Amino acid sequence: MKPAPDSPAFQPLYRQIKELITQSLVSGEWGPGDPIPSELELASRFNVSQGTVRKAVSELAEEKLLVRQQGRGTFVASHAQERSQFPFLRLTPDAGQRSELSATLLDLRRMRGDSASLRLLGLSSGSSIYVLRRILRLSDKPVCYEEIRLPSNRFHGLTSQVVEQHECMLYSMYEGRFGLRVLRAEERIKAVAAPDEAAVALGAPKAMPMLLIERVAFTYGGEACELRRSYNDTRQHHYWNQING
Amino acid sequence: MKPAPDSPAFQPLYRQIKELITQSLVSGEWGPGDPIPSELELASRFNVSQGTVRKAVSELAEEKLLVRQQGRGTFVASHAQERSQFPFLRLTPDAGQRSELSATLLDLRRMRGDSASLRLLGLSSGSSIYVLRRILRLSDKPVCYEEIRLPSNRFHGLTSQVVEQHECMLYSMYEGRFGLRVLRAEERIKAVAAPDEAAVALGAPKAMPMLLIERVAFTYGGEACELRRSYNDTRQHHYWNQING
DNA sequence: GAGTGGTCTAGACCACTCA
DNA sequence: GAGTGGTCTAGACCACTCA
Repeated sequence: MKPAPDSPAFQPLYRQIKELITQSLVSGEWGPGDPIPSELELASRFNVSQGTVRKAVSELAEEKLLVRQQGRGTFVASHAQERSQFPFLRLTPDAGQRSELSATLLDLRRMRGDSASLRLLGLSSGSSIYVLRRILRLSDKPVCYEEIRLPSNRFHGLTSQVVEQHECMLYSMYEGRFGLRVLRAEERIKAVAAPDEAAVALGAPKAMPMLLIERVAFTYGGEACELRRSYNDTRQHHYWNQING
Repeated sequence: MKPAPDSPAFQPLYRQIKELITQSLVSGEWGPGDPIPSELELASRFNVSQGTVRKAVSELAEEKLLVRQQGRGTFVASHAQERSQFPFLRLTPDAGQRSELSATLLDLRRMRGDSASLRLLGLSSGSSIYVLRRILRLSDKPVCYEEIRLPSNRFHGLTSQVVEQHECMLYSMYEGRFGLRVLRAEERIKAVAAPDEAAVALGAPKAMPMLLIERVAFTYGGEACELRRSYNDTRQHHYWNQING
């Protein structure tokens, strides 16, 4: 394989290799947690030097699709093996460490999607979605009331049992049972007067200021795979964020 | 220069080079916007191969301390040249693009720092700080009331004139006038009932839910150089965030 | 056309893992 | 000790910038 600098959509070799590796990830040739072939194997398979494979793999490792381990090999990233286990959970106690996290499922329904949700999820009108509502507790304190919308075509046969088994490891569940790894999320955050539903669920005063977080989560290929709207009690907790210039 | 694999604090060569380059940045040998020597020059200066310099420079470019431009050279990053000009301003209109941003300085005082601020800024007790309050407007709509605390030892001779000159480009001002580049910030976000001061300043109803953002900004070497507490009206705006798993 | 960063190769040696 | 990823070199050729 050689670069073709004159072609209109010229990509350097290592990007082309990266794309080929990504395809194998998407197709499931290697599943989450599996080792991928060694750099030398990939180099001979794609007929390029080890250095070029390294560059492709390095970018995928930076994007956290792959995980390298010196002496052992390179593995498909998985929520199960993550160290900082909840990169998507930003709610933190004002004082002290984040402690036991638990979740209670309120209900799970399958219904025809509203147009806004379908648009965000990239579904055609009339498609059905799963809607689930739950409460999150930190150290037994209810702090978050949320409603989650999932495209039913990607979550065939989702049941409350499955959700309850995984409690507060939903993204591991998406990955393990449905092969959907959440890579990235965008959030819009506001301060609002709590709707009655949320205030009651969290045992908070009526219309108390709460943090409203609307999230769209994305999987491989930038496809939206989850919508989430949560109301958060920030009297003794805060949303933590880091900005890199 | 050769690696010393047996030494207790072994660092690969390219990390050592990276450290040397960082030192030149901190010392101001090359200022924001300046070009640094070419890779080949650095390679011969440090007596290593171009590849090793590249790896050091690449990491610094990823961390956004340097900016590479093919064919031109490598430059010290600067807030002035940034494309996405306000990476630290996350407040965005719910509908439409972010439009004209303006700021009004309410007052600027120099005072003895309270103990909490001094601790966060890493100052000894009794040190003095600047405190400035201002209002930010998006499309002429007042949306943010904030109080900023700066260590006076790093901001010698700060005046309201200087602040007003730079309006909503404070971080460019820190960099241009005081050689302090903001690299990173940590924020804690809550929903609170607006204090009277903020409600009045933004023309909002008393005790309306507002987004409270407490920020600590960091410069080279992970040193805190600014504290900021802002109250944000999120009736028609939201705080935008992206999370990478 | 001289100089810059960007890509790619081939090969050496290293630290680490695991049987 | 065989196999992995990690570092480092030297050298080639490329695309891009600027005078």
